[in-house]
Amino acid sequence: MKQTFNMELFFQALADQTRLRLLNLMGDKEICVCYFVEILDQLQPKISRHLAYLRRAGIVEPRRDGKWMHYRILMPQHAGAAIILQQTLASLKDERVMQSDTKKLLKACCSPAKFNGLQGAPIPLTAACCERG
Amino acid sequence: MKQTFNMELFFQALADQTRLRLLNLMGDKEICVCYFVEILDQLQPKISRHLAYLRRAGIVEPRRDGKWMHYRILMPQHAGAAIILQQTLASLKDERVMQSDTKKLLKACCSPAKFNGLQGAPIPLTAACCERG
DNA sequence: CAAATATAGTCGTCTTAGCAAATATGTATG
DNA sequence: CATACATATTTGCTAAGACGACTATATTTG
Repeated sequence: MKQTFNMELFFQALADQTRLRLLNLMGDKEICVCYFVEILDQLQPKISRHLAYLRRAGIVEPRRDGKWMHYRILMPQHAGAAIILQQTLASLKDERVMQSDTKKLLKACCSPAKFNGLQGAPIPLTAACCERG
Repeated sequence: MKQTFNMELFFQALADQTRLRLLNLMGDKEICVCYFVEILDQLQPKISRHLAYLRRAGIVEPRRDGKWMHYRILMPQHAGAAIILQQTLASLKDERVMQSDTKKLLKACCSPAKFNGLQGAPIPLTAACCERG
C-alpha cells in the first residue's frame, strides 16, 4: 500500500518516553506546544526536537495558528501501523505517569493563567473542560 | 498490571530491521540460530547480539538442544504489547524482504545440505516442508 | 521589538558492527 | 574416565555512528 512506510523508523519514533508522553497528551485532540513544555516541565528545545522526530516519522502533523503551533496525531495510512498506534495509545492510559500528565493537562486547560508558561495560551479546541478563567 | 513492563524498551527492541527480520522468521515456530545466520547472510556474532537484545526485552526465549540454540517468540504477558507484536508480525508479511526471507527459510528446511552453514543443522520442529534431502 | 517555536553546535552517552576470545556441548582418542 | 579437539554460540572489547541534553541563535508572527 504505502511504498514509503518504514516499520523500523516507526518503532524508533515510539521508542522514547518523552515522545510517548507527547502522544498520550495529544490523544485525539490538537495541543499547543506551550502546553507540552508546561506539563512535561522540560525545556522547550527538547520538546521541539522530539516533536520533530514524530513529524519525520509521519506520526504527528503541525498546524500554525498565529504565534502558536498545534500538533495532533496523524493516523498512519498503513493499516497495521494505525492499529499499533491506537493500541499503544490505549495501553499508555494504564500508566501512572501518563494519567498524571493527562490530569495536569485538564487542569491547565481550566485555568491556563495559573501556569507560568501559559499566559494567554490558546485552549485546546476539543478539550472537554471548563471555560478559561 | 505488569509492574516491570516497559513500553519504551519494548519499542526499542522492535526498532531495528535485523531484529524485525529475525522475528519474522520465527513467526510461530522455533528456529535454530544457524538458520538465521544463513538466511540473513550476516555474521554470526551480529545475529547473536540482536537475539540477545530481543531476549533482554523478553520478546524471545532460547532453548538449548545439544550444540544448537533454538529461539522462539514469547508472547508478552502485557495484553497491549501482545496485540502490538502480533500486528507487527502480520504487517511484516507484506514486506518484500520478509517474504524473501521466509521463502529462503522454506528452501533451507527442504535441503539444509545445500547451504554451506547448515551441514547437519536441525530442521525446525514445526516446519511444514518436505523431508531433509 | 517581543513572543512562540525551530534549528544549529557541542558534548556526553548509548547502540552497533566487527573481531577476538571465552563458553558450552558433542565426539573422538588414549 | 580424562583429555583433546571440533562445532555452535555468546561475550569482551574498541571504534564509529546515532541520539539526547543543553545553550545559543534563527525564524515566524503579532
